Amino acid sequence: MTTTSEPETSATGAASTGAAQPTERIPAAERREQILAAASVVFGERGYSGATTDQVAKAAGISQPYVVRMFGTKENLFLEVLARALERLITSFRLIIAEPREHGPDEVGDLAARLGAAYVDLIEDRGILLSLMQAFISGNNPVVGAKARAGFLEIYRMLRDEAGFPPDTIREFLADGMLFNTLLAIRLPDIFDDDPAAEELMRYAFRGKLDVVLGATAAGNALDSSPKDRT
Amino acid sequence: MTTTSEPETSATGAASTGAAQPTERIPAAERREQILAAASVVFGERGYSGATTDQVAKAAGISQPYVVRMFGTKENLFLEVLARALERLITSFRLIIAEPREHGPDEVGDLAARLGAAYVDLIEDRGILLSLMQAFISGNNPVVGAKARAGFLEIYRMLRDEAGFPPDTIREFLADGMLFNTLLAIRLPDIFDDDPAAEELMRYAFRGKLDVVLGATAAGNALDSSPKDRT
DNA sequence: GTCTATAGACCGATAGAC
DNA sequence: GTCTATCGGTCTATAGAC
Repeated sequence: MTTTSEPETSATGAASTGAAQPTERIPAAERREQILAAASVVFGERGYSGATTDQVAKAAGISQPYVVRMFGTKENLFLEVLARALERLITSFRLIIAEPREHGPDEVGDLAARLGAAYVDLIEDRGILLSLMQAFISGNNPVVGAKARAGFLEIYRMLRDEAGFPPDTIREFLADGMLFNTLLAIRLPDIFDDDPAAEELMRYAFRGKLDVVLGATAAGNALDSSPKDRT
Repeated sequence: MTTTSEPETSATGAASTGAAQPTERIPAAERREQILAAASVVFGERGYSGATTDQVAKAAGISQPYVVRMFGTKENLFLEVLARALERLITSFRLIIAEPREHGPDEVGDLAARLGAAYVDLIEDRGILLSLMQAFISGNNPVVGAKARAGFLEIYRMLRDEAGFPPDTIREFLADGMLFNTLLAIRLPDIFDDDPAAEELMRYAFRGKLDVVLGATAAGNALDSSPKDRT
Protein backbone atom coordinates (compact mmCIF):
# COMPACT_ATOMS: atom_id res chain seq x y z
CA MET A 1 0.00 0.00 0.00
CA THR A 2 2.14 2.90 -1.17
CA THR A 3 1.28 6.45 -1.98
CA THR A 4 -0.59 6.87 -5.21
CA SER A 5 -0.42 9.37 -8.01
CA GLU A 6 -3.84 10.69 -8.89
CA PRO A 7 -4.99 10.45 -12.48
CA GLU A 8 -6.85 13.67 -13.01
CA THR A 9 -10.29 13.38 -14.55
CA SER A 10 -9.98 16.88 -15.89
CA ALA A 11 -13.12 18.64 -16.96
CA THR A 12 -12.28 22.29 -17.62
CA GLY A 13 -9.92 21.90 -20.54
CA ALA A 14 -8.19 25.32 -20.30
CA ALA A 15 -5.58 24.24 -22.88
CA SER A 16 -2.71 23.73 -20.45
CA THR A 17 0.39 25.65 -21.48
CA GLY A 18 2.50 23.59 -19.11
CA ALA A 19 2.37 25.84 -16.05
CA ALA A 20 -0.30 25.84 -13.34
CA GLN A 21 -3.69 26.78 -14.76
CA PRO A 22 -4.96 30.08 -13.33
CA THR A 23 -8.50 28.72 -13.80
CA GLU A 24 -10.78 31.05 -15.66
CA ARG A 25 -13.50 32.85 -13.78
CA ILE A 26 -16.84 31.36 -14.61
CA PRO A 27 -20.32 31.87 -13.07
CA ALA A 28 -20.84 30.10 -9.75
CA ALA A 29 -23.82 28.14 -11.04
CA GLU A 30 -21.78 26.68 -13.86
CA ARG A 31 -18.87 25.86 -11.59
CA ARG A 32 -21.30 24.15 -9.27
CA GLU A 33 -22.37 21.83 -12.03
CA GLN A 34 -18.78 21.00 -12.87
CA ILE A 35 -18.04 20.15 -9.27
CA LEU A 36 -21.17 18.04 -8.92
CA ALA A 37 -20.32 16.12 -12.07
CA ALA A 38 -16.80 15.49 -10.86
CA ALA A 39 -18.01 14.57 -7.38
CA SER A 40 -20.44 12.04 -8.80
CA VAL A 41 -17.59 10.18 -10.41
CA VAL A 42 -15.23 10.39 -7.47
CA PHE A 43 -17.79 9.47 -4.81
CA GLY A 44 -19.00 6.66 -6.99
CA GLU A 45 -15.57 5.14 -7.35
CA ARG A 46 -14.16 5.71 -3.87
CA GLY A 47 -17.22 5.82 -1.68
CA TYR A 48 -18.22 8.63 0.62
CA SER A 49 -15.41 8.23 3.13
CA GLY A 50 -12.88 7.04 0.60
CA ALA A 51 -13.26 10.06 -1.63
CA THR A 52 -11.44 13.24 -0.69
CA THR A 53 -12.46 16.77 -1.45
CA ASP A 54 -9.07 17.16 -3.06
CA GLN A 55 -9.78 14.38 -5.55
CA VAL A 56 -13.04 16.07 -6.41
CA ALA A 57 -11.26 19.39 -6.79
CA LYS A 58 -8.60 17.92 -9.07
CA ALA A 59 -11.24 16.20 -11.18
CA ALA A 60 -13.03 19.53 -11.53
CA GLY A 61 -9.80 21.40 -12.18
CA ILE A 62 -9.99 23.74 -9.22
CA SER A 63 -8.53 24.02 -5.73
CA GLN A 64 -9.64 21.89 -2.80
CA PRO A 65 -10.71 24.76 -0.53
CA TYR A 66 -12.92 26.08 -3.29
CA VAL A 67 -14.89 22.86 -3.33
CA VAL A 68 -15.45 23.11 0.39
CA ARG A 69 -16.22 26.79 0.18
CA MET A 70 -18.93 26.16 -2.38
CA PHE A 71 -20.70 23.30 -0.62
CA GLY A 72 -19.91 23.97 3.01
CA THR A 73 -18.97 20.43 3.91
CA LYS A 74 -18.09 17.21 2.20
CA GLU A 75 -21.28 15.67 3.53
CA ASN A 76 -23.32 18.38 1.91
CA LEU A 77 -21.60 17.82 -1.38
CA PHE A 78 -22.43 14.14 -1.26
CA LEU A 79 -26.03 14.88 -0.45
CA GLU A 80 -26.32 17.10 -3.48
CA VAL A 81 -24.77 14.45 -5.69
CA LEU A 82 -27.27 11.93 -4.40
CA ALA A 83 -30.22 14.27 -4.81
CA ARG A 84 -29.13 14.91 -8.37
CA ALA A 85 -28.94 11.21 -9.20
CA LEU A 86 -32.36 10.55 -7.72
CA GLU A 87 -33.82 13.48 -9.54
CA ARG A 88 -32.52 12.30 -12.89
CA LEU A 89 -33.93 8.85 -12.25
CA ILE A 90 -37.35 10.07 -11.21
CA THR A 91 -37.60 12.59 -14.01
CA SER A 92 -36.62 9.99 -16.56
CA PHE A 93 -39.27 7.55 -15.33
CA ARG A 94 -41.96 10.17 -15.14
CA LEU A 95 -41.37 11.25 -18.70
CA ILE A 96 -41.73 7.71 -19.97
CA ILE A 97 -44.87 7.07 -17.96
CA ALA A 98 -46.40 10.24 -19.34
CA GLU A 99 -45.82 9.09 -22.93
CA PRO A 100 -48.96 8.03 -24.81
CA ARG A 101 -49.52 4.29 -24.24
CA GLU A 102 -49.54 1.90 -27.13
CA HIS A 103 -52.63 -0.27 -26.84
CA GLY A 104 -51.01 -3.66 -27.29
CA PRO A 105 -51.74 -7.08 -25.82
CA ASP A 106 -49.47 -6.38 -22.84
CA GLU A 107 -49.57 -2.71 -21.98
CA VAL A 108 -48.02 -3.11 -18.57
CA GLY A 109 -45.21 -5.30 -19.87
CA ASP A 110 -44.40 -2.82 -22.61
CA LEU A 111 -44.20 0.06 -20.20
CA ALA A 112 -42.03 -1.99 -17.85
CA ALA A 113 -39.69 -2.77 -20.71
CA ARG A 114 -39.35 0.88 -21.65
CA LEU A 115 -38.72 1.90 -18.05
CA GLY A 116 -36.17 -0.88 -17.69
CA ALA A 117 -34.32 0.25 -20.77
CA ALA A 118 -34.25 3.80 -19.46
CA TYR A 119 -32.92 2.59 -16.15
CA VAL A 120 -30.09 0.64 -17.72
CA ASP A 121 -29.29 3.66 -19.78
CA LEU A 122 -29.08 5.77 -16.66
CA ILE A 123 -26.87 3.46 -14.61
CA GLU A 124 -24.42 3.10 -17.42
CA ASP A 125 -23.23 6.34 -15.88
CA ARG A 126 -21.13 4.75 -13.20
CA GLY A 127 -21.26 7.89 -11.11
CA ILE A 128 -25.02 7.66 -10.86
CA LEU A 129 -25.04 3.92 -10.31
CA LEU A 130 -22.53 3.98 -7.52
CA SER A 131 -23.83 7.09 -5.84
CA LEU A 132 -27.18 5.38 -5.56
CA MET A 133 -25.62 2.19 -4.23
CA GLN A 134 -23.56 4.19 -1.76
CA ALA A 135 -26.78 5.67 -0.48
CA PHE A 136 -28.35 2.23 -0.14
CA ILE A 137 -25.66 1.01 2.19
CA SER A 138 -25.84 4.17 4.26
CA GLY A 139 -29.17 3.17 5.72
CA ASN A 140 -28.21 4.00 9.25
CA ASN A 141 -26.98 7.45 8.53
CA PRO A 142 -29.89 9.67 9.54
CA VAL A 143 -29.81 12.05 6.64
CA VAL A 144 -28.43 9.92 3.79
CA GLY A 145 -30.48 6.93 4.87
CA ALA A 146 -33.65 8.96 5.01
CA LYS A 147 -33.04 10.24 1.51
CA ALA A 148 -32.43 6.73 0.22
CA ARG A 149 -35.64 5.43 1.78
CA ALA A 150 -37.68 8.37 0.53
CA GLY A 151 -36.27 8.01 -2.96
CA PHE A 152 -36.99 4.31 -3.14
CA LEU A 153 -40.53 4.79 -1.93
CA GLU A 154 -41.13 7.54 -4.43
CA ILE A 155 -40.19 5.16 -7.22
CA TYR A 156 -42.46 2.53 -5.72
CA ARG A 157 -45.40 4.90 -5.59
CA MET A 158 -44.77 6.03 -9.11
CA LEU A 159 -44.87 2.46 -10.37
CA ARG A 160 -47.96 1.70 -8.37
CA ASP A 161 -50.01 4.85 -8.90
CA GLU A 162 -48.76 6.47 -12.07
CA ALA A 163 -47.68 3.44 -14.07
CA GLY A 164 -50.46 1.30 -12.63
CA PHE A 165 -48.27 -1.75 -12.11
CA PRO A 166 -49.69 -4.67 -10.10
CA PRO A 167 -47.60 -5.88 -7.12
CA ASP A 168 -45.86 -8.70 -8.94
CA THR A 169 -44.82 -6.47 -11.78
CA ILE A 170 -43.44 -3.95 -9.32
CA ARG A 171 -41.47 -6.60 -7.50
CA GLU A 172 -40.03 -8.02 -10.68
CA PHE A 173 -39.18 -4.61 -12.02
CA LEU A 174 -37.39 -3.49 -8.88
CA ALA A 175 -35.66 -6.82 -8.40
CA ASP A 176 -34.33 -6.80 -11.93
CA GLY A 177 -33.09 -3.28 -11.40
CA MET A 178 -31.19 -4.24 -8.28
CA LEU A 179 -29.63 -7.16 -10.14
CA PHE A 180 -28.54 -4.81 -12.92
CA ASN A 181 -26.99 -2.57 -10.30
CA THR A 182 -25.00 -5.35 -8.78
CA LEU A 183 -23.74 -6.93 -11.97
CA LEU A 184 -22.60 -3.59 -13.34
CA ALA A 185 -21.12 -2.49 -10.03
CA ILE A 186 -18.91 -5.57 -9.75
CA ARG A 187 -17.88 -5.06 -13.37
CA LEU A 188 -18.81 -8.50 -14.55
CA PRO A 189 -18.21 -7.63 -18.22
CA ASP A 190 -14.54 -7.09 -17.35
CA ILE A 191 -14.00 -10.83 -17.11
CA PHE A 192 -15.94 -12.04 -20.13
CA ASP A 193 -12.69 -13.31 -21.61
CA ASP A 194 -11.60 -15.18 -18.50
CA ASP A 195 -14.82 -16.93 -17.65
CA PRO A 196 -17.66 -17.77 -20.05
CA ALA A 197 -20.08 -17.97 -17.12
CA ALA A 198 -19.77 -14.20 -16.73
CA GLU A 199 -21.20 -13.43 -20.15
CA GLU A 200 -23.82 -16.13 -19.77
CA LEU A 201 -25.06 -14.65 -16.51
CA MET A 202 -25.09 -11.14 -17.93
CA ARG A 203 -27.08 -12.37 -20.90
CA TYR A 204 -29.70 -14.04 -18.73
CA ALA A 205 -29.92 -11.07 -16.38
CA PHE A 206 -30.17 -8.29 -18.93
CA ARG A 207 -31.94 -10.24 -21.65
CA GLY A 208 -32.51 -7.90 -24.59
CA LYS A 209 -30.70 -5.03 -22.96
CA LEU A 210 -27.24 -6.57 -22.97
CA ASP A 211 -25.93 -5.02 -26.18
CA VAL A 212 -26.72 -1.55 -24.86
CA VAL A 213 -24.71 -2.23 -21.75
CA LEU A 214 -21.74 -3.68 -23.54
CA GLY A 215 -21.43 -0.76 -25.91
CA ALA A 216 -21.20 1.69 -23.06
CA THR A 217 -18.97 -0.46 -20.90
CA ALA A 218 -16.34 -0.56 -23.59
CA ALA A 219 -16.21 3.23 -23.79
CA GLY A 220 -15.82 3.16 -20.03
CA ASN A 221 -15.82 6.00 -17.55
CA ALA A 222 -13.88 5.51 -14.28
CA LEU A 223 -10.96 6.57 -12.18
CA ASP A 224 -7.96 4.34 -11.82
CA SER A 225 -8.14 1.45 -9.46
CA SER A 226 -5.36 2.30 -7.05
CA PRO A 227 -5.13 -0.34 -4.31
CA LYS A 228 -5.22 2.39 -1.71
CA ASP A 229 -8.37 4.08 -0.49
CA ARG A 230 -11.13 1.95 -1.84
CA THR A 231 -14.77 1.32 -0.92
CA MET B 1 -20.41 17.67 12.12
CA THR B 2 -18.73 17.57 15.49
CA THR B 3 -16.57 14.97 17.13
CA THR B 4 -18.44 11.87 18.17
CA SER B 5 -18.27 9.59 21.14
CA GLU B 6 -18.05 5.96 20.10
CA PRO B 7 -20.64 3.55 21.42
CA GLU B 8 -18.64 0.42 22.05
CA THR B 9 -20.08 -2.76 20.66
CA SER B 10 -18.30 -4.72 23.32
CA ALA B 11 -17.86 -8.43 22.83
CA THR B 12 -15.54 -9.72 25.55
CA GLY B 13 -17.62 -8.95 28.57
CA ALA B 14 -14.82 -9.06 31.18
CA ALA B 15 -17.21 -7.65 33.84
CA SER B 16 -15.74 -4.15 33.95
CA THR B 17 -14.84 -3.08 37.47
CA GLY B 18 -14.63 0.52 36.34
CA ALA B 19 -10.93 0.69 35.51
CA ALA B 20 -9.30 -0.20 32.18
CA GLN B 21 -9.72 -3.88 31.34
CA PRO B 22 -6.39 -5.75 31.28
CA THR B 23 -7.92 -8.08 28.64
CA GLU B 24 -7.53 -11.72 29.46
CA ARG B 25 -5.08 -13.77 27.44
CA ILE B 26 -6.93 -16.04 25.07
CA PRO B 27 -5.72 -18.23 22.19
CA ALA B 28 -4.91 -16.34 19.01
CA ALA B 29 -7.41 -18.32 16.97
CA GLU B 30 -10.23 -17.37 19.27
CA ARG B 31 -9.20 -13.73 19.35
CA ARG B 32 -9.09 -13.79 15.57
CA GLU B 33 -12.70 -14.80 15.47
CA GLN B 34 -13.68 -12.04 17.86
CA ILE B 35 -11.92 -9.47 15.76
CA LEU B 36 -13.46 -10.75 12.54
CA ALA B 37 -16.92 -10.66 14.07
CA ALA B 38 -16.39 -7.13 15.30
CA ALA B 39 -14.88 -6.06 11.99
CA SER B 40 -17.85 -7.44 10.09
CA VAL B 41 -20.16 -5.14 11.99
CA VAL B 42 -17.93 -2.09 11.81
CA PHE B 43 -17.02 -2.42 8.14
CA GLY B 44 -20.65 -3.09 7.35
CA GLU B 45 -21.84 0.09 9.01
CA ARG B 46 -19.04 2.48 8.09
CA GLY B 47 -17.69 1.07 4.87
CA TYR B 48 -14.12 0.10 4.18
CA SER B 49 -12.65 3.58 4.23
CA GLY B 50 -15.04 4.90 6.84
CA ALA B 51 -14.23 2.22 9.37
CA THR B 52 -11.13 2.62 11.49
CA THR B 53 -9.01 -0.10 12.99
CA ASP B 54 -9.59 1.60 16.30
CA GLN B 55 -13.35 1.18 16.02
CA VAL B 56 -12.84 -2.49 15.27
CA ALA B 57 -10.49 -2.79 18.22
CA LYS B 58 -12.94 -1.11 20.58
CA ALA B 59 -15.75 -3.31 19.36
CA ALA B 60 -13.59 -6.35 20.01
CA GLY B 61 -12.41 -5.05 23.38
CA ILE B 62 -8.71 -4.88 22.55
CA SER B 63 -6.13 -2.31 21.52
CA GLN B 64 -5.87 -0.87 18.03
CA PRO B 65 -2.28 -1.97 17.36
CA TYR B 66 -3.24 -5.51 18.22
CA VAL B 67 -5.80 -5.57 15.45
CA VAL B 68 -3.21 -4.40 12.96
CA ARG B 69 -0.63 -6.79 14.35
CA MET B 70 -2.92 -9.74 13.87
CA PHE B 71 -4.02 -9.01 10.30
CA GLY B 72 -1.09 -7.06 8.94
CA THR B 73 -3.12 -4.31 7.32
CA LYS B 74 -6.62 -2.94 7.39
CA GLU B 75 -7.11 -4.10 3.81
CA ASN B 76 -6.23 -7.63 4.78
CA LEU B 77 -8.70 -7.56 7.61
CA PHE B 78 -11.46 -6.47 5.26
CA LEU B 79 -10.58 -9.21 2.80
CA GLU B 80 -10.89 -11.82 5.52
CA VAL B 81 -14.24 -10.45 6.59
CA LEU B 82 -15.45 -10.62 3.03
CA ALA B 83 -14.10 -14.12 2.49
CA ARG B 84 -15.86 -15.23 5.63
CA ALA B 85 -19.21 -13.82 4.53
CA LEU B 86 -18.93 -15.45 1.12
CA GLU B 87 -17.95 -18.72 2.67
CA ARG B 88 -20.95 -18.76 4.97
CA LEU B 89 -23.23 -18.00 2.07
CA ILE B 90 -21.80 -20.68 -0.17
CA THR B 91 -21.70 -23.30 2.54
CA SER B 92 -25.27 -22.59 3.49
CA PHE B 93 -26.48 -22.95 -0.09
CA ARG B 94 -24.48 -26.07 -0.72
CA LEU B 95 -25.93 -27.78 2.33
CA ILE B 96 -29.46 -27.07 1.21
CA ILE B 97 -28.82 -28.22 -2.33
CA ALA B 98 -27.36 -31.45 -0.98
CA GLU B 99 -30.52 -32.18 1.02
CA PRO B 100 -32.71 -34.98 -0.37
CA ARG B 101 -35.21 -33.48 -2.83
CA GLU B 102 -38.91 -33.80 -2.20
CA HIS B 103 -40.53 -35.05 -5.39
CA GLY B 104 -43.31 -32.50 -5.65
CA PRO B 105 -45.02 -30.86 -8.59
CA ASP B 106 -42.46 -28.04 -8.62
CA GLU B 107 -39.10 -29.35 -7.48
CA VAL B 108 -37.13 -26.37 -8.76
CA GLY B 109 -39.51 -23.89 -7.18
CA ASP B 110 -39.33 -25.66 -3.83
CA LEU B 111 -35.58 -25.64 -3.82
CA ALA B 112 -35.51 -21.98 -4.80
CA ALA B 113 -37.84 -21.18 -1.92
CA ARG B 114 -35.64 -22.98 0.56
CA LEU B 115 -32.51 -21.27 -0.73
CA GLY B 116 -34.26 -17.93 -0.60
CA ALA B 117 -35.29 -18.43 2.98
CA ALA B 118 -31.73 -19.37 3.90
CA TYR B 119 -30.45 -16.25 2.18
CA VAL B 120 -32.80 -13.97 4.03
CA ASP B 121 -31.78 -15.68 7.22
CA LEU B 122 -28.14 -14.98 6.45
CA ILE B 123 -28.48 -11.31 5.55
CA GLU B 124 -30.44 -10.60 8.66
CA ASP B 125 -26.92 -10.39 10.00
CA ARG B 126 -26.32 -6.82 8.98
CA GLY B 127 -22.58 -7.33 9.10
CA ILE B 128 -22.77 -10.00 6.43
CA LEU B 129 -25.28 -8.09 4.33
CA LEU B 130 -23.32 -4.89 4.30
CA SER B 131 -19.92 -6.48 3.89
CA LEU B 132 -21.21 -8.16 0.76
CA MET B 133 -22.71 -4.94 -0.53
CA GLN B 134 -19.50 -3.10 0.23
CA ALA B 135 -17.70 -5.62 -1.92
CA PHE B 136 -20.19 -5.13 -4.75
CA ILE B 137 -19.50 -1.43 -5.00
CA SER B 138 -15.75 -2.02 -4.90
CA GLY B 139 -15.75 -3.43 -8.42
CA ASN B 140 -12.78 -1.41 -9.53
CA ASN B 141 -10.55 -2.37 -6.70
CA PRO B 142 -8.36 -5.09 -8.17
CA VAL B 143 -8.39 -7.44 -5.25
CA VAL B 144 -11.77 -6.80 -3.62
CA GLY B 145 -13.47 -6.51 -6.97
CA ALA B 146 -12.00 -9.77 -8.17
CA LYS B 147 -13.25 -11.52 -5.05
CA ALA B 148 -16.72 -10.10 -5.51
CA ARG B 149 -16.88 -11.22 -9.12
CA ALA B 150 -15.55 -14.67 -8.32
CA GLY B 151 -17.99 -15.08 -5.46
CA PHE B 152 -20.96 -14.05 -7.53
CA LEU B 153 -20.00 -16.40 -10.32
CA GLU B 154 -19.55 -19.25 -7.90
CA ILE B 155 -23.12 -18.79 -6.72
CA TYR B 156 -24.28 -18.64 -10.31
CA ARG B 157 -22.53 -21.89 -11.18
CA MET B 158 -23.89 -23.55 -8.10
CA LEU B 159 -27.45 -22.63 -9.07
CA ARG B 160 -26.89 -23.72 -12.64
CA ASP B 161 -24.93 -26.93 -12.15
CA GLU B 162 -25.69 -28.18 -8.66
CA ALA B 163 -29.23 -26.94 -8.18
CA GLY B 164 -30.09 -27.45 -11.84
CA PHE B 165 -31.96 -24.16 -12.19
CA PRO B 166 -32.95 -23.01 -15.67
CA PRO B 167 -31.85 -19.48 -16.70
CA ASP B 168 -35.10 -17.75 -15.80
CA THR B 169 -35.17 -19.28 -12.36
CA ILE B 170 -31.59 -18.19 -11.80
CA ARG B 171 -32.34 -14.64 -12.85
CA GLU B 172 -35.40 -14.41 -10.67
CA PHE B 173 -33.62 -15.91 -7.72
CA LEU B 174 -30.64 -13.58 -7.94
CA ALA B 175 -32.78 -10.54 -8.68
CA ASP B 176 -34.98 -11.19 -5.67
CA GLY B 177 -31.88 -11.56 -3.55
CA MET B 178 -30.50 -8.23 -4.67
CA LEU B 179 -33.84 -6.60 -3.90
CA PHE B 180 -33.79 -8.13 -0.42
CA ASN B 181 -30.32 -6.70 0.04
CA THR B 182 -31.36 -3.22 -0.90
CA LEU B 183 -34.55 -3.04 1.11
CA LEU B 184 -32.84 -4.30 4.23
CA ALA B 185 -29.79 -2.11 3.70
CA ILE B 186 -31.85 1.07 3.50
CA ARG B 187 -33.74 -0.04 6.61
CA LEU B 188 -37.17 0.21 5.12
CA PRO B 189 -38.83 -1.43 8.14
CA ASP B 190 -37.69 1.54 10.20
CA ILE B 191 -40.35 3.73 8.65
CA PHE B 192 -43.31 1.37 8.70
CA ASP B 193 -45.07 3.72 11.07
CA ASP B 194 -44.43 6.84 9.02
CA ASP B 195 -45.39 5.54 5.62
CA PRO B 196 -47.72 2.64 4.85
CA ALA B 197 -46.10 2.24 1.43
CA ALA B 198 -42.96 0.98 3.15
CA GLU B 199 -44.66 -2.05 4.65
CA GLU B 200 -46.60 -2.67 1.48
CA LEU B 201 -43.44 -2.74 -0.60
CA MET B 202 -41.67 -5.00 1.90
CA ARG B 203 -44.63 -7.36 1.83
CA TYR B 204 -44.63 -7.60 -1.94
CA ALA B 205 -40.88 -7.99 -2.14
CA PHE B 206 -40.39 -10.61 0.55
CA ARG B 207 -43.72 -12.38 0.13
CA GLY B 208 -43.86 -15.23 2.64
CA LYS B 209 -40.54 -14.36 4.18
CA LEU B 210 -41.53 -11.03 5.70
CA ASP B 211 -42.35 -12.24 9.20
CA VAL B 212 -38.89 -13.77 9.53
CA VAL B 213 -37.30 -10.46 8.60
CA LEU B 214 -39.40 -8.38 10.92
CA GLY B 215 -38.69 -10.56 13.92
CA ALA B 216 -34.98 -10.14 13.48
CA THR B 217 -35.10 -6.48 12.59
CA ALA B 218 -36.74 -5.63 15.87
CA ALA B 219 -33.99 -7.35 17.85
CA GLY B 220 -31.57 -5.29 15.78
CA ASN B 221 -27.82 -5.41 15.58
CA ALA B 222 -26.00 -2.22 14.58
CA LEU B 223 -23.71 0.56 15.65
CA ASP B 224 -25.12 3.95 16.36
CA SER B 225 -25.84 6.26 13.50
CA SER B 226 -23.46 9.09 14.30
CA PRO B 227 -23.69 11.77 11.62
CA LYS B 228 -19.93 11.72 11.28
CA ASP B 229 -17.99 9.18 9.30
CA ARG B 230 -20.59 7.41 7.29
CA THR B 231 -20.52 4.86 4.51
C1' DG C 1 -14.69 33.81 -8.00
C1' DT C 2 -10.52 31.59 -6.85
C1' DC C 3 -6.09 30.64 -4.66
C1' DT C 4 -2.20 29.73 -1.10
C1' DA C 5 -1.15 28.57 3.36
C1' DT C 6 -2.02 26.18 7.22
C1' DA C 7 -4.39 24.75 11.47
C1' DG C 8 -6.30 20.96 13.74
C1' DA C 9 -7.93 16.36 13.89
C1' DC C 10 -7.47 11.60 12.83
C1' DC C 11 -5.61 7.32 11.43
C1' DG C 12 -2.70 3.26 10.10
C1' DA C 13 1.28 1.21 11.21
C1' DT C 14 5.76 0.48 13.81
C1' DA C 15 8.70 -0.06 18.00
C1' DG C 16 9.33 -2.04 21.93
C1' DA C 17 8.04 -3.40 26.75
C1' DC C 18 5.73 -6.83 29.71
C1' DG D 1 -0.64 -12.54 23.65
C1' DT D 2 -1.32 -7.79 24.50
C1' DC D 3 -0.35 -2.96 25.59
C1' DT D 4 1.49 2.05 25.52
C1' DA D 5 3.62 5.45 22.97
C1' DT D 6 4.23 7.67 19.01
C1' DC D 7 5.71 8.74 14.06
C1' DG D 8 4.47 10.12 9.58
C1' DG D 9 0.98 10.87 6.58
C1' DT D 10 -3.50 12.53 5.11
C1' DC D 11 -7.66 15.13 5.17
C1' DT D 12 -11.36 18.68 6.09
C1' DA D 13 -12.04 23.10 6.96
C1' DT D 14 -10.68 28.00 7.98
C1' DA D 15 -8.20 32.50 7.18
C1' DG D 16 -7.15 35.74 4.34
C1' DA D 17 -5.19 37.68 -0.01
C1' DC D 18 -6.00 38.87 -4.91
